Amino acid sequence: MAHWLMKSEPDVYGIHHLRADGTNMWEGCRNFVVRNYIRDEMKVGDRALFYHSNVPPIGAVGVMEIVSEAYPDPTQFDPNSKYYDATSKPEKPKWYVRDVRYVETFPRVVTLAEIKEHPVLSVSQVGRKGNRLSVSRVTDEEWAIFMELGHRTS
DNA sequence: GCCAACGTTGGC
DNA sequence: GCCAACGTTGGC
Repeated sequence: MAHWLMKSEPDVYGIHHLRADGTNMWEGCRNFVVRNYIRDEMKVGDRALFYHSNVPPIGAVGVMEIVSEAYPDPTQFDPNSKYYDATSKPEKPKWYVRDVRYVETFPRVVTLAEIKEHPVLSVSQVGRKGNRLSVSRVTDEEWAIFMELGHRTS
């Protein structure tokens, strides 16, 4: 089973929204690397860190699970959506989504500052300087560290 | 609000 | 196919 980290701005869609919704579509990816992760590489049952970007405290705040196969992102065909893409045609969609299910909110945030200081997490995909991908890979080793830090109670 | 990083677009 | 210009992301 692979692991992922998925970014969202908490005032747009935060983990509290997913907790309330239970399951939701992860919409709006408009980057080809991320599209390929979502469409081709994720598997049902994979788990992902929910990461809050832009608004402090920035960092990994909880866990969700991938619960659907990839399907075309409906917002790309909706002229009223901010994610509308006039260059994408229904017979050949450019952008895909997965449904995700809420699993848990960490007792504490694993902050970006902590990620950058950590010998292992600092060289992870999300920890590297200049990484702007909204979805990134998390190795098994990194995942275990995130779980430990997110549940630390000392 | 600024700016570094980097993806995308479009001229050639 | 190259690359400059531009737009976006996201940390600070």
